[in-house]
Formats: sequence, C-alpha cells, structure tokens
Amino acid sequence: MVAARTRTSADDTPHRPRGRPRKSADDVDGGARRRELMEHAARLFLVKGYAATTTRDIAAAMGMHSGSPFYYFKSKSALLYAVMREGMELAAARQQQVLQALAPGTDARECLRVLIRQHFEILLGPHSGFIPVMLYEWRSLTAAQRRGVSSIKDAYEAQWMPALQALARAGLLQAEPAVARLYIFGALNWTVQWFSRKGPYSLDELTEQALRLFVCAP
Amino acid sequence: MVAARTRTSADDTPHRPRGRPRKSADDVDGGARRRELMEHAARLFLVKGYAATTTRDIAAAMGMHSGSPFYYFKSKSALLYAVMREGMELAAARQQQVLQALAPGTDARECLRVLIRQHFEILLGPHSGFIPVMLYEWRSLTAAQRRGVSSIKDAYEAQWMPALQALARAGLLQAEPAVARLYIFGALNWTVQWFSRKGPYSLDELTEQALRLFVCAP
DNA sequence: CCTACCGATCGGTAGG
DNA sequence: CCTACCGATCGGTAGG
Repeated sequence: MVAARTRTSADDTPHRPRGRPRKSADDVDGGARRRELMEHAARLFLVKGYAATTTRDIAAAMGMHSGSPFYYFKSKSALLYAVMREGMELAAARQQQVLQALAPGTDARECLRVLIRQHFEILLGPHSGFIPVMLYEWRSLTAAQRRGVSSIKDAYEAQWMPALQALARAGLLQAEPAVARLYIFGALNWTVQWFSRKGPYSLDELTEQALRLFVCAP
Repeated sequence: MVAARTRTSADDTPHRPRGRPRKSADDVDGGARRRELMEHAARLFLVKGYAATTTRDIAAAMGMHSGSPFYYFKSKSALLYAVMREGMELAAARQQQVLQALAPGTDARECLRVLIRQHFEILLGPHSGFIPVMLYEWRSLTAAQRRGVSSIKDAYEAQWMPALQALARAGLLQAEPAVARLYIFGALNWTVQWFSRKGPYSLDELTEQALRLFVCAP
C-alpha cells in the first residue's frame, strides 16, 4: 500500500482540472511531474538497467500506484526514449551555447578544453543522468527510436571535429582526427563507470588531465 | 519442436556414459557443451542485454528445450558469472604470456603497444565476446560475484602501470599514470561500441593510432 | 491519477 | 537432456 497523497484542494472537486479536457498529459503542471518521472526512471535505468527496472519500481519511486506512469507515457519504451531524446537535446543546446560564447579566434586547444569540460558536466554534473542512460542503453531502443536520437547525437559529435582537425594540422594531435574523436569520446564516456564526486579529482582537474593525455604540450 | 540431434553412438545405449554417475555436468564431454552454452549466451547478452535475454532464447540458440540450460548451470545468474569469470581468466593468462615473451629491456612504449594490441584481441578478436559482456553487464552481477571477478580484473589492469609510469618518467606521457590508465581503458573498451571488422581500420592500425594519441612521439 | 484486473512470459524444478 | 509444470512477476488497460 502507498501513503495517500495530500489533496491540493480542500473541497470535493475531482482531481482533474475543470475546463476543456487535455489532449495529453504532456503539459499538465507545465510538465513538471512528467520530468520528475523521467528523472527517477533515469536513475533506476542507470543503476539496474532498463530491462531489469520495472514500471512498478518507477511508480514506487514516485509514490504512485503501479498503473499511473502510463498516464504520462504510453509505454515503458516511450519513457526510455523520452529520457534519451531530451537528454541529448539539452546536451546539444548547452554545447552550442559554450561554443558560441568563445571569443573569436580562440585556439583549438582551448576550444577542446571547453568541449571536454562541458561534456563532463553533462555526464557527471549535478543535473546529469539522461546521457549516461543513453550511452548504456542504446541497444534497448527500437531502430526507429535510434534514428530519432542519432540525428542529434551525430550533430553533437560533429562539433568536435574542427578543433581536432586544427590540432592535427598544428602537429599537436598525432592520431587521425576521426579515430581520435572515437577514442576521446570513449575515454570521457567511460568516466561514468568510475568517477565519484567523493574521489580525488574535480571535473576541472580531470579536464586538465584529459587534455594532457590527448594533446601534446604546446 | 526442435530437430533431433544426431546420435553419436550407433547402438541403443543411453546418452549418459556408463560407470559411476557424475556429481556435476561440468566435465561431461570435457565441458565442450557447457562452453558452447556460454558462447551462445555471451552473444545474446551482448546484443540484447542480460536481463532482456531469456533462458529460453539461449536454449533455442543451442537447439535445446527450455529447461535444459539448467542441467549445465544452476541459474541464469551463474551462467552470466561463468562467462565473465572465465573470460577474465583467459584474458589475464594471455596478457601474462605476451608480457613474458617480451625481450628483457624492451622499452615502455613497445610494452604499451603489446598491451594495447593484446587487449584489442580480447575485445574484438575472432574468439572474443566474454570480456565485452563483462564490461557492459557489471551491474547485473551480485556483490559476491563482483568480488570474484574483480580480483582477476584488478591484477590485469595493474600490469599496465609499470609501462605507464616509465613513460611518464621519460616525459612521453603527460597525464598522471593512474588517471591515464582509466582514460586509456575507457578509450579502448569503447571500441566495442563502434569497431567493425568490415570498417577501414585493422586492429594493428588501431593500435598504432591509440599509441600516437596517448604517447608523445619519442 | 487510483482500482482492479488480464494475458503473457519468465526462471526454475521434479521426475525420468 | 526432455516433459510437463508452477508460482511469480510484468507491461499494460478499462473505467472512473
């Protein structure tokens, strides 16, 4: 049994707001409840894996009953997709912002530093969670869902290439930029497996170490 | 229905060998059937994930009936553990071999090359499969199982440190060896996500590119 | 969102 | 290894 939730209205009107009925649950409450559901789901997907997480686990984490998540998402699969899709959209938007905030003519090494630091924020920062799920649950998506996330993901990754190519031309990056990009993303993405906020390194320090590993001293 | 398996003996003796009964199924057939089961399971675990793979999927891949895998492994979880454990034992043994085969006084860069090349063989080579499962299904193990695999895994990873420390002393590795090791394993392990034997790079070429990315030109 | 429920599936087992 | 089976669980839904 689940503890009864406090009624927000003291009278005996029904729970649903009056007026014309909503077409979907997307924007009830500005979508805040929906997002809360995604955050709990993402945390569980990361710890236990998507397939091993039940919709009942998610409902319980929300203090809901077992059928209620389906009021917000039409299926468990749609919930996973929403987590990845919105996670990737946010990551791409943030990356766009930091790149545009760079002074014109910023050198490639500094540009890569900013990209790495921002990537760590997305992966390991206080409001992270969606992208790590994407990295480790890719196989749980249907083919159509993968296409939907790939388009954003490809654009995100492509934005790293100019900096890598410039470093290669300057002789500061010894590997081919295309392969270097794959290795670098691997190294950074893997931090999800071992990074701890209680560990010896801050995200700034990790950024510095990564830069030293991949790019020759100028 | 499942196609009947060809009888290996032409007479009408029972399938089970005569003589004293076995305590376990481990060494019937020299364990060949058991290993076959592990290989099919590993392939399915990698494609679909452990939790999404049913013991019926595995049985079907073997041409067995649904209850039969439990003749060889007492549970689905024990099967996963066997895959990871034996995979890690094999990897550690192979790594030990190639290190011992090195001529005394081999320089650190060459030593790292050999370690990377061997790691690729384990991850991506023709007889691979067990270690990739370990990398992506760690969370599906119980705490006790994790300890059992960790002991071998830690020894495997520790063998990379002397080469990294020597490179750092020589000024060819700019990052701290402990962090460099984590990044390098991340970069290499991530290849499981994108490497294809039909792609443009051979394992030798990938080894060379990795070395150039991590280690400064001598 | 809750209530009450269903059909399907899953890991595992007893006995041979 | 197969046969025949069970208890538990799971994603999802109709109706309010």
